[in-house]
Amino acid sequence: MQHILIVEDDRTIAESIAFILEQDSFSCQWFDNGRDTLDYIENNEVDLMLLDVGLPDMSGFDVLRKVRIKSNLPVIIISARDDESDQVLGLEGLGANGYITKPFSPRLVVAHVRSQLRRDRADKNPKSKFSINQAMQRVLFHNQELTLTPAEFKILSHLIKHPNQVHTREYLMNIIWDRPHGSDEKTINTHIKSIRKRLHEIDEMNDYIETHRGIGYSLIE
Amino acid sequence: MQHILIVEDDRTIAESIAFILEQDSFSCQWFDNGRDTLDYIENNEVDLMLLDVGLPDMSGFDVLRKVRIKSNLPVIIISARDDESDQVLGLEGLGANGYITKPFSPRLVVAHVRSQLRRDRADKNPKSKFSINQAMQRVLFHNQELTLTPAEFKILSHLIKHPNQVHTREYLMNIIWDRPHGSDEKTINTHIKSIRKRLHEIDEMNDYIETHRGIGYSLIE
DNA sequence: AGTTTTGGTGAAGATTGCGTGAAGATTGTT
DNA sequence: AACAATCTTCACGCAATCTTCACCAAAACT
Repeated sequence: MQHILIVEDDRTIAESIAFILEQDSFSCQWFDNGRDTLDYIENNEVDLMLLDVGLPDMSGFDVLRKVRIKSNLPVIIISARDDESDQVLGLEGLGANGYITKPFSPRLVVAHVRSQLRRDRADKNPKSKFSINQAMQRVLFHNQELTLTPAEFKILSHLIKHPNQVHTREYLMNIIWDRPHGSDEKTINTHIKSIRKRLHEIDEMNDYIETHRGIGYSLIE
Repeated sequence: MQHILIVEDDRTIAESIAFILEQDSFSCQWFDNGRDTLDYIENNEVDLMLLDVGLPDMSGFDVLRKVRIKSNLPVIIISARDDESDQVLGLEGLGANGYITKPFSPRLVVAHVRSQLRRDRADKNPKSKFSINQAMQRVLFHNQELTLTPAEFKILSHLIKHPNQVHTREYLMNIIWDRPHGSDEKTINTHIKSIRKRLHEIDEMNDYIETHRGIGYSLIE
C-alpha cells in the first residue's frame, strides 16, 4: 500500500482529499504545517506528497526545498486560485512534479497521484489479505474486522504499509509513542504476540508476522 | 412545495431561473450575495441551492464551505463559461452536488434540480435511524424527536453526516466552536455522555456511539 | 551435549483513559 | 439583577491497555 502525505492547513480540504485517495486504496496522513511534515518525512517512508503552498509556519516553497535536499519524493503542489501562476510554476523549477489549483475535483487529484505513481503501482501485488480502514482505525484481514488496541493498530498498520521489510523493535517503539519513552523493547514482543493471536483467530494456518532473531519483525505477503 | 435558493448577482439571470422553476411548481428565493444567503439558510428551511461561483462579497467556494459545515443541503454550482471546468468540478470535492455552466437552457436547470431532489429523497430513505431537521435544530431518532442542546446538536448531527468514521475530540471541538477555544477535550466526553443518555431514552438496547480509546468517537449505522 | 542468548507465553502489576455524577462557570433571557 | 439553561471542569472508580516479569522453548555458539 502506498502512503501519501497531505500537507494542507484546511482540515476540510485535507479530509476530502484523504477520503478520495483512501477509496482508491492509498493510505493517507495529514499534516497542517511544514515543521511536522519535515519531521515525519525524516523518519518514515512516504510515496508522495500533496503540498499546499499556503501554510501557517513556512511556505510550501521552503518545504519543497528542504525535502529536495534529501530526496526526490514526488511532490504535487496545491495552490489557491488567486496565487500568481508564476510562483506556482516556480515551484516546478524546484522539482515539484505537478500542481493543482483550488478548487479541484476529486478525480483530478486521483489522476495526478496515479500518474505520478503509475510506475510503482503496477509492481505491487494488488490482492493483499490486509486492508487498512484509516477512518475507523481498523484493519480488515480476509475481509474480517480486527479489533485492535491503539498500540496494536499502529504496529500492524505500519507493517502492512511496508511489508516484506524488517523493522527493528526500536523503530516500532517510535511508532507507538510520539515522544521518547524509556521502555523495554520486550514490550514489542508482547504486542506482536497479541497481534499474532488476533490474526490466528481468523487464519490459524499461517503466520504472517515473521520474527528476525536479534533484529525485529516483518510482515510477509 | 420545495423551496429553492438562487444565489446569483445578475438579476436578469436570477429572474429567468426563478421563472422557469416556478413554472415547475418550485418556490424560489433570490439572493445576490453570500452573507445574506448564509443568514437565510441559518434560519429557514431550504431544499436546494443554486449557487453562482462569482459573487460580489465572497466566492461560491466560501459559501459552499460554510454551508457544508452545518448541513448537507443539495447545492448546484453555476459557473461562467470561462472558468476552467476542472476548478468547477473541484467544488464537487467540497460537497457540491452538480454544476451548470452559463449560458444554460431552462430545461437543463429544471432537469438538474429535479434529479437532485429525487436523489436527495432517496438518500434520506436508506433506513437510517437518524434524520436531521436542520431548520429546527433537532434530530429525529426512530422517528422520535430528540431535544438537544446546541452543542449536542452540532456534535450529533456531524456524527450522523459522517457515520462509520472516527472523529477526534479535537475535531469535534472545532465543530462546537467557530473560533479557537482553549477548552479541555474532556468536555467532549461529557457531551457524548448526554447524547448517549438521550439516545438510550428511546433505544436502550443499542449504543450507536462507539468510543475509540485515545482517539475519539464514531457513530455506527 | 551443555551453555548462552533470544523470543514466546501467561499472568501480574502499573498506567492510562473513559464514564459518571455533581459542582462551578458561563451564557442568554426576562 | 435574577433566573434558567447550558457549558465546562473536576474527582473518583473502573475497565482497557500497556509494561514488566518469571519461566519455558528454541536457536546459536563452544
